[in-house]
Amino acid sequence: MDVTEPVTLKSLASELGLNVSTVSRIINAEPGTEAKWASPQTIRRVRELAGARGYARNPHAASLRTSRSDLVGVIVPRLQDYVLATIYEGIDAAAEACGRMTVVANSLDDPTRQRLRTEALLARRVDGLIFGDASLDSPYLDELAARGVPLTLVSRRRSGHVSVTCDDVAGGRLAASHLLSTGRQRFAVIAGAQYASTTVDRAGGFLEMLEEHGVGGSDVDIHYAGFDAPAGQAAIAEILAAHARPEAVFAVNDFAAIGAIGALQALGISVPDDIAVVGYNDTPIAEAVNLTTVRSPMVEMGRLSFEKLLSLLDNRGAESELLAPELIVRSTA
Amino acid sequence: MDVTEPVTLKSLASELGLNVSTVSRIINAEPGTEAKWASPQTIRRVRELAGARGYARNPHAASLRTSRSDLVGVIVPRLQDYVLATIYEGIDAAAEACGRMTVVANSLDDPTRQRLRTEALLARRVDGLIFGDASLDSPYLDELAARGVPLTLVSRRRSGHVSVTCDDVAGGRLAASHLLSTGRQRFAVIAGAQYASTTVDRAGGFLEMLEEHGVGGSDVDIHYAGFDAPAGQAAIAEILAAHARPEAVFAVNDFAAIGAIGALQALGISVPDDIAVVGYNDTPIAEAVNLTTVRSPMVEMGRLSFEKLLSLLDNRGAESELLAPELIVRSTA
DNA sequence: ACGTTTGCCGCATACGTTTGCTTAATTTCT
DNA sequence: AGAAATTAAGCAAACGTATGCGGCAAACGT
Repeated sequence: MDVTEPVTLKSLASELGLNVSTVSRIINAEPGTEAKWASPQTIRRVRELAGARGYARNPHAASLRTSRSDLVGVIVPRLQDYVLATIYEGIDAAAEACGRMTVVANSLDDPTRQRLRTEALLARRVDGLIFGDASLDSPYLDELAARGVPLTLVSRRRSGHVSVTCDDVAGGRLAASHLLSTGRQRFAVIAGAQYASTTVDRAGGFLEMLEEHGVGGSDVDIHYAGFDAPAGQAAIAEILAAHARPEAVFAVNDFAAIGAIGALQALGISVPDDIAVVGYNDTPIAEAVNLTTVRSPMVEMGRLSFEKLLSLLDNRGAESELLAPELIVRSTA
Repeated sequence: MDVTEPVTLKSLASELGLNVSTVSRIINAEPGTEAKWASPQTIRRVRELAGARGYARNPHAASLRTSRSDLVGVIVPRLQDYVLATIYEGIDAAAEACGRMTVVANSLDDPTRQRLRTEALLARRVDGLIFGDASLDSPYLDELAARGVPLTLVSRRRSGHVSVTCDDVAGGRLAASHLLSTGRQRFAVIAGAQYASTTVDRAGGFLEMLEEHGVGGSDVDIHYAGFDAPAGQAAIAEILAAHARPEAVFAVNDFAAIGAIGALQALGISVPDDIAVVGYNDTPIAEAVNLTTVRSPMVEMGRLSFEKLLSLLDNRGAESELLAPELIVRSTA
């Protein structure tokens, strides 16, 4: 189409009668340091021409030279999951704010796929990685860290790595204490996958609080399902098949909670009169169906996990962080 | 950490006593053509060493040389939207299958942001772009195309561009004809943004079918809202404030439909007995709440939009495609 | 026997940046 | 006034890959 030849440092330089290096330094100088490299009027001339010609640095050439891509890879279980999509949005916003770009991939919580996609990102020379799918089981992340790959975790923690998570134990406790305060005594938990710290911590905090109030044993029925609506539906079937019908259900995920509510209503069981339901995350859908839930700061987690990674990349070190959850009482519990 | 020096074509070549070019050709040869470049045993030696040393092409260097990045940019309104996340998944799967990578960005349906993010992707030298946020208003896409940027559209169409969409007019007709068949006579439509072809086509098809059955005028009440649950809630408030209460509501989006259902139930209005509700897309949440909806082939749309782009990149041309929707009858209509 | 094809491979250059080192002119210091 | 320091640039070498072209054998054809 247009055969207009590319505008490069060289083309700018030759048009200005300058050397490439001078132009490069002027364009790349941190604001304030330009004066170190050229006279004010040269700086002006360069900037003007660059603007006029619409110069844009060739990132491939730059990366080749500097061996930094200004790219960070993000691995999530699945972007279809609203929670992870939102966390990713936080990450991407933070990256955008400092001129970097993110590349995201789904692992589907499959170790093989996680490894595959990660290696693909590394082959593309990302500077670092953020994992939203850390598993308590798999040692792959440890291996990566040992290889010297800069990485942080988000949403799920794993010991030995910098992570930014919601204080899920506290979140579980919030849910429990609310349900106890409404007089419920028999409980069921719809948990997610056992390899996820979110499952373990939320359910753990919940049980912990119950025990502190003398509730336990056969009065609490825990089911490991998935993180989506169908999983919630299925879990309800199992729960109701058990001996004692619970008075309240804690789902570690809003979508599972909504699936559960759907299943209950289909059976003519009233929520919250017969069975109360509490979810987790406070996604918009929770508000839409008036679900009582525990809010987790998703965007903030994403943002922070990126900043921590940046910190690692700059050799400034970083510490894990635990963000506070908040109970949002609506009409299902 | 490990100061192990990078494994490059050069390092492989020197270790093998070969020239870089030979190694390059062997490694990059299309399967089957290797024999053109070297003797069988040389090929074996190269491949073995490359494997042993874990050679991975430096994509920056390659891109610099070839001026192709094997990267495609994807712009969507918002990844938090399940529909777009799923479409993106289809795109990414297709890209992965042919060794390319995708970079995604949210435009939030804001023209300024769309332009900003697109230019950022172009600055990163993506080979082409897929837009999931095409607007019927904004001429930006036309401008891009005029600049010679290869692009395709997905989910939303715009004349003059290659797009892969659901046949939304047909989808709207399906919804209408189902509601008519259940005897409903007064309707409301919860539409999305007017600049989106999905809104226009779905609502348009719906109205078209109603008119063919002699329904129109004050018997159909159309509300332009958004694509999420809160928008559905808000729309219900407006709709019920109007003179005649409808017997059925068609929401052009499942999430809006669910918001609507939530709002109706909160008012003690029974679905579907008092008011029937039909959604669009058949997201998992629809199944969970037993929503009658129109299924659109999201993953397939994504996949195809990528293939079309690939086709354009290879100068093989491409045609727009319209995929068939399917009515999924559940219990809300 | 001599020219031609074929198989196998090396040479060299270019892609666009970044950055350590130099240089030439000008200013400042003593 | 002469030495030293500063200013304002230029030179050149990488970074790792892809690719047109050339070369040198050995095999082939007549």
